[in-house]
Amino acid sequence: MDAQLKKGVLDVCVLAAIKDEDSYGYKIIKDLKPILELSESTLYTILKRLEESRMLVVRSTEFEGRLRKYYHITPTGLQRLEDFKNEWKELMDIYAFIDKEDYH
Amino acid sequence: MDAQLKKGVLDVCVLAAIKDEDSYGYKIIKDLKPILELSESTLYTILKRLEESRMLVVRSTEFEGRLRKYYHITPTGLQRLEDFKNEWKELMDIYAFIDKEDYH
DNA sequence: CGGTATACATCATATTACGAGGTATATTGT
DNA sequence: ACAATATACCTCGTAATATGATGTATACCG
Repeated sequence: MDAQLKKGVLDVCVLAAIKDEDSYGYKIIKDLKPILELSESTLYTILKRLEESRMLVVRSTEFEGRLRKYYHITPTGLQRLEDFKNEWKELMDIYAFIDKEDYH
Repeated sequence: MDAQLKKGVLDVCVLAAIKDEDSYGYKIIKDLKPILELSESTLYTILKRLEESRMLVVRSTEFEGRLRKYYHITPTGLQRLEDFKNEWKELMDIYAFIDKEDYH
């Protein structure tokens, strides 16, 4: 998939991945794999950004000797998901423009 | 509209804007305005990039004393539009993931 | 004659995705 | 016992990109 197109949905995908249930980095990547490939370096960058913008909060735990950081979505993050759905409508209009056939 | 989301469609929008009929910078901006706002600096950057990647070719003309550069889409550019339609299908799957409601 | 529209262009900056590399433990295969 | 793989985190440098600010020049309208 085109890199640029991907960028617009990456943040939101990560939020969607933790929306129903808290999750952690490694799991998020695996959960998203079927629909969207993203590297670890990309994910951790995104997670940090989402934390800074208060879309999620972090809770560090220890699980079987390894560190595990659980991410939990905030109301701000949920709002971001809602906003995205509206942006999606605009995007549909743009697509209609791109896709429109000329009947000449 | 979210900047990131926009990025993925900018190039394709410009290609779509010249698909049926050759056009020039100033006109492209006005034509796209109803569906997508973009500044001149952004457009000229995009046009240059699209030219470098052979998606379009340029023909400079003089129109009423002013320089006017007409952009014409190439087969490569048309192919890019086709590829985008396939990418759009992937994007629809991603949206389905983001939008999915949890019935608990 | 001043403002607005037309029409091009460049530069600096901020944001971003990602590969490459690093650390450390647990599990599985041979 | 040892190697490989999976799990799980992190940082740094780089390349690509959108955009505001700025500049140049002509045409038209009041």
